[in-house]
Amino acid sequence: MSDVAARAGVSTATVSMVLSGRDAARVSPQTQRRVREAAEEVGYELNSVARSLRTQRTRMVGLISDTIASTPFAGRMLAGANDVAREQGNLVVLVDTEGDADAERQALNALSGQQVDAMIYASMWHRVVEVPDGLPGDAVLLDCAPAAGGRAAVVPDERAGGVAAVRELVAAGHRRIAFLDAEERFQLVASPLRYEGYLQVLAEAGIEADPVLHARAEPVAGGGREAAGRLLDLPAEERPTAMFCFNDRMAMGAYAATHHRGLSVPDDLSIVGYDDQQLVAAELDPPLTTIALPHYEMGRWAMEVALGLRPADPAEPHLMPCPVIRRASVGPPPAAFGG
Amino acid sequence: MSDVAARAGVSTATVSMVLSGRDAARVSPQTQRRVREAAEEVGYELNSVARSLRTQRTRMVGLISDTIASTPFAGRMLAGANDVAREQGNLVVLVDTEGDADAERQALNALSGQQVDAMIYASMWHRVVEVPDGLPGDAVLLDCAPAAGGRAAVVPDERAGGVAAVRELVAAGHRRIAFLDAEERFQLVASPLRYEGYLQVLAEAGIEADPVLHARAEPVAGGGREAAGRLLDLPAEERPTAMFCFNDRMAMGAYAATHHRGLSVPDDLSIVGYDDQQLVAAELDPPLTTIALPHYEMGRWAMEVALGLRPADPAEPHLMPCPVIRRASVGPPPAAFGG
DNA sequence: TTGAAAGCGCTAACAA
DNA sequence: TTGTTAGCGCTTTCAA
Repeated sequence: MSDVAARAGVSTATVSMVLSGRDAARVSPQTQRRVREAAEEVGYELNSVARSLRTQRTRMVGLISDTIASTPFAGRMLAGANDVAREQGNLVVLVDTEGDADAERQALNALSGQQVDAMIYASMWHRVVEVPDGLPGDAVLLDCAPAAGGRAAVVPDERAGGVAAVRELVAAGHRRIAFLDAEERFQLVASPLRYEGYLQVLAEAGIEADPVLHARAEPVAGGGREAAGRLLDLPAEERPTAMFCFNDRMAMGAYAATHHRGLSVPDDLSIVGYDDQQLVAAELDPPLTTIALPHYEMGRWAMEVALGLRPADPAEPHLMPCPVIRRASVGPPPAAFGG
Repeated sequence: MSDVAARAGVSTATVSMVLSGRDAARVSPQTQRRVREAAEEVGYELNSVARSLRTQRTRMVGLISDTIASTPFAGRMLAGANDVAREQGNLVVLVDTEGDADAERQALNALSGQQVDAMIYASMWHRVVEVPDGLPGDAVLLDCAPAAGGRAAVVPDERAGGVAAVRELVAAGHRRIAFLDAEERFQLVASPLRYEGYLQVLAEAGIEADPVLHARAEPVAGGGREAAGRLLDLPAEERPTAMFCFNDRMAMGAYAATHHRGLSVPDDLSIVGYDDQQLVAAELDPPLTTIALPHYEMGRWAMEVALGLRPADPAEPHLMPCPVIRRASVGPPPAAFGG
C-alpha cells in the first residue's frame, strides 16, 4: 500500500480512502485516478487480515455443523448460507465436528479466535440440540431447536408439511389414508409433528382416524416396504388406498411392496413422501409426489439473521414452509372404493 | 494480552512465548505458571487475526467449488478436506461459485485477500476444467483435471473401477455382460474410462465384446430402465445375464425394468452400479453391488497436498481407487446359461 | 531467563 | 483536499 502511495505521490491514508471506497468522495477525481493507476501498476492486492485487525470486522461467518458428510441435504443448507454470505461480501468458514463435543469446543475456539463476525450452528437433520457452551448468544441455529430455548433458530414446518401431504390425498378423493411413520425409538422430532398434521386433515375432512392405518417402521426403504406390505395385506375393506410416508426412503419401500403384489402406483395405491430427496424422489417410477424440506431456504434464513439482515424472535424457532412437490404418485382411489 | 502480562508481572513477549508454546522452554516454570494463571483469570483469548498479520500465516485454506448444492457427493469431499484441515489445526473457508466465472474471480480475490495459506478448486463431478486465471499455481484440483495440465489434481480411477465392476460379474460366471453407458452427448469423462475397463476385463476373460451389449441412455433411472428393457427384450440367446451400469441411478432403472418383466435380481439378472450413492444403492431390493466413488478420500488427499503434507506430481492427476461395495445384486447366471 | 522495541498492513481521527 | 499519526494484538529479533 505504501508502494501505491509512493507511486501516486500521496499518503497511504488517501490510498486507503480511494481503494476502500470509504470517504472516496472527498478525494479529488484526478488523485483518485492516479491512485487507481498506481495500484494497477503495482499489482496491489488488499490484505484483509490487516484491515480486519484494524476494523475489528472480518466479514467471515463461522458455520459449525455436526455432519456435512452423511446427508445429501447438507449441501442445500450450505448453499443457501453461502449464497447470502456471498451477496453480502462475506465468506463462510466451515467446520464439521461430527457431533464430537471436543471438536466442537475446538471449533468454537478456532472460530472466535479467527474473529468471525457471526456464527451458525447447524444440524443436518431436524432435532433438538443441547447447545455447546461457548457458543455466542447471538449464534443462529439451523435445522435444530435449542433444548434450552432463547435462541434464534430455524426449522422446517413439519406439521404444516404433514397437513399439505395429507390434503393432497384427501383432495384426490381418498378416505382410507395410512401414515407410514418412523418408529418412536428414533426420536425424530418430525415424526409426531407430521402425524399431528395427518390427524388434523383427517379431522377436517370428517374422516375417523383408524389406528390400524398408523403403521410404524424403521424410516428406510426396508421398513417402508415391510410396513406397506402389512397394510396392503389387510382385508380389502380395511386396506388403505393411499399412504403418506414419513420420508422418501420409506416411500421407495412402499413402491416395492406395491409392485411386488402386482399392484400399481397410483392406480391401486397413491403415495406421498417427504424430503424430496435428490436423485430419488424424481426417479421413482412413477415420480413421487412429496413434501420438500426447505434446506436451501433455511440456510439463507440463518445467514440473513446471522448477518443482521433480518430480525429473529429468539422466543421460538422460525418455521419454514415445506412446499408440496406434485409429481405422479397420487391419483383417485380405485373405483371399488367409490373414488 | 497486555492485561495478562500486567497481571503476571511480565512482558507481553513472555506471555506470547508461554501461550503460543514457542520458545516456552526458555521461560522459567514459575513464570509460565503465573502467566497461565493470569491468562485464565483475565479470560484471555488469542486473536488469530493479529497473529496472522504478524506471522503471515492464517492457517486457513480456501475451497472453491462449483456447486456444493446439487450433488449428494459434495458432502463427502468437504468432509474429507475438513477432517484433514482440523487435524492440522486449520480452518476451511468455503466458497460456492455455482460455476459462474464472475463469482469465481470474486471468490479468488476474497480468499487471497484473506491471505489463505492454500487453495483447493473442487468440482462436484469428475470432469476436465478450464482453470480460472488468478488461481494460484499451487492450488490443488479436486475431482477434476486441468485442461491445460501441470497442476496437482486428484480424480477417481474410473478405469480401474470399471475393471473391478466387470470382474465381479465375470467371477460370478457371467459371459454375456452388458454395459449400460451414458450417452456421449453428456460428455462425461468417466464414461469412456469405465468402458475401457469393461473391455479390458472381457478381453482378459476371452469374451468377445458384443456391440449390442453396449447400450447407451440418459444416465438417470428412466434411461437405465429403458436401456435395460431393450436388452432384456432381446432374443434369449442374445440377452445379457448381467449388466454393469454407468451409475446407481441407471441401475435403479434396470431393477425396475427387470421387475417389470417378472424377473428377479440377481436370479435372472445380475447388476453392478457405480457411485455407491447414499441412501439409494443400499436401499434397493436387493441391495446393489456397486463401485464407490472415493469422495472422502479425494477430499483428504487434496487437503493433504494443499497443506504440504504429501507430495503431488503436477504432471498428471492422482488416480484414487474406487472400492467395490459388495451387496446382493450379483449372483451366478441363470442355469440355462450354464452358470 | 526476561524485556524493549519494532513492525505486520491497514484505517480513522485529527490537523493542516 | 490531503497528510500525519496512532494503533488494532500479536511475534520476534536483539539486548540486558
